[in-house]
Amino acid sequence: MNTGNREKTEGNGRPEGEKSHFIRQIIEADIASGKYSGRVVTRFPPEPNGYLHIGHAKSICLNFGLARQYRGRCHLRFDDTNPMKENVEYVDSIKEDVRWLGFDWDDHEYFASDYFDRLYEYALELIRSGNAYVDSLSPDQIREYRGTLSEPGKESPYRNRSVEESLELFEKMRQGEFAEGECVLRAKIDMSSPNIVMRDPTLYRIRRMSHHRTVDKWCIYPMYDFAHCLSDSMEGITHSLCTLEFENNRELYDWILAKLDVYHPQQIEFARLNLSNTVLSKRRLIHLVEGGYVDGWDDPRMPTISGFRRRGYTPASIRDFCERIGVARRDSMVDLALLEHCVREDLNKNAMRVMGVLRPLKVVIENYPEDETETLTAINNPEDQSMGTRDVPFSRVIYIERGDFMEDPPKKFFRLAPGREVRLRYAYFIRCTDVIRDESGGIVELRCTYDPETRGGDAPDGRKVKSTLHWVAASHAVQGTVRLYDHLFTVENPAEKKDAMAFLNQESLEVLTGCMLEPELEHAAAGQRYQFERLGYFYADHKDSAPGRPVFNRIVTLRDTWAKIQKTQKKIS
RNA sequence: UGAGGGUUGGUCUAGUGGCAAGACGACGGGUUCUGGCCCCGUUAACCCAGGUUCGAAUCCUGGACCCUCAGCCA
Repeated sequence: MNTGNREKTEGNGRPEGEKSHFIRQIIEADIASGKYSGRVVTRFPPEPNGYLHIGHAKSICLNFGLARQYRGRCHLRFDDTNPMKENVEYVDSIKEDVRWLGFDWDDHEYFASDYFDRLYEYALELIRSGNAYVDSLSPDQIREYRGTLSEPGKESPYRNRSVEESLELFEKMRQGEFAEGECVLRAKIDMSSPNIVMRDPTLYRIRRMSHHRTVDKWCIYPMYDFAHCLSDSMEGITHSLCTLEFENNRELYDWILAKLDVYHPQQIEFARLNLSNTVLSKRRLIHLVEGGYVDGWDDPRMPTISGFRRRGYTPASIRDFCERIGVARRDSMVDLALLEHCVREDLNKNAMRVMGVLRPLKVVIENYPEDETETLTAINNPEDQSMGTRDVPFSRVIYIERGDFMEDPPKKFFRLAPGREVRLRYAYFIRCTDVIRDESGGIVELRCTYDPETRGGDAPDGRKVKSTLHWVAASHAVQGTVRLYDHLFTVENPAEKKDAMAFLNQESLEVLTGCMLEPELEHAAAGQRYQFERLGYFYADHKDSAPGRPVFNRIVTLRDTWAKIQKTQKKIS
């Protein structure tokens, strides 16, 4: 009997942690009614014209997750109907991102461009049945004829061309006998429809441009509205999930499939993800990269999947996040703190603990023997005893965090101060006896004494200390680079600002060199994640880190109560 | 202004005529060799106005506000 978590249910037949939402309800109703004879087939249909971001992750988790949950399948389909914008390099990055997130499309990998022949046949059929015509109006004229939100449009003078003439013209379009913009194929629907999408929408346009897959076979390309519904239909998709901005297009989706009398999936719209303190529109993301505000698409500050991967986020934490935010139809702004919570929760359970001093302050333990080094035992993960222990060297000169010492400590500062005793984690109690300064008065070194009786971290006399510090023995320290990342923007919703870039966080990246790390980290494998105790979770950067020369990205800080106290103290004073 | 959607604590999401629930956050406390984790507690919401009903977040009517659409983009 499997009593694993995934098998537990809450009485609705749904595994725990997968909450009810309107799309699941629709699917369950469809399964119950036998609407698609119980099949569930979804698809993730990216346009290969850019990198995937966390908003796409929501859609990926939804589509692939639903297929997994209801034992259906999910297709990966590249919506490559516009050769002006699309490129193979994006196809590869998209596949890599979907796989990294933990999803598999088996052999269900499709390209809208693979359907160009059949799509062309469907277009012919629409012309023959009097439901489409070739229009010779210019792009500007088409816009004028379309009308406005409150006024109906006018019919094109070419609208009532004979079927034969349209057929002939469409064939000539395909043959390349027209220049771009000279004519288009339009659906013949209703120029006075209150839904502007239905005012004779363009189905095919001319693009004298080579396509990343069909190369020069075509010079006419189908529009999204035409290609998408028919691709869904041909693949036997049952539930075609898309974002709210396609709501107005659903009427056209249904119209095309009805006129062609083909298998008819249902389009269901949900709200796209908005995440606080960042931007998710393709335009703004491109601006960040091309304007040099970040270091590329996979800059760890970017909300792209590759950015999160580079930062050190785990796929599981992103999947968990996508499940927790839910699926609904209202516009929303999810707090970045939720994503951070998800990755902390994952890493708390799974990441090995180590000690690393980011801003070192030298400490000499005056009563500790000059040339001695001893080995102490540290626990690798208190949340998972099976991860075992490791040896940590200790000697007379160590480094502690500069922020862990204050000469004139405020009320709630529990750490080291002159005359005060603290614990060095897994080592000894030390007491600060002296502060050494340089000419300009800066603190360069601390003198301390240790209590040999406290080896391992406990005092036999039962006395307590208020605080435990992390530390690294100078004699064995490994030097490394650590990059501290913070929110990309200082405001919750930069996209609503007229000048979003003015709200870029100037401190979103701080590079620290000369960090002192425990020897364990000298050969930290690239791609490894650690908790630096008391600081946060860190990732050995898979591009820049090398054996003996580690480079870490801070994934997220630990929750920091002291930082909060400092913040409120600053506000008061 | 035409059409299509939407509105539940600070944030996200449940609730589909019968005690407004959960998560995140914030705040307070306990515990602790991580000011972490964990545990306990507090805070805090049905857009408004009418109506139907024994009873309305839910149904009806009216209103307010927000989002989407006038690409030969997706």
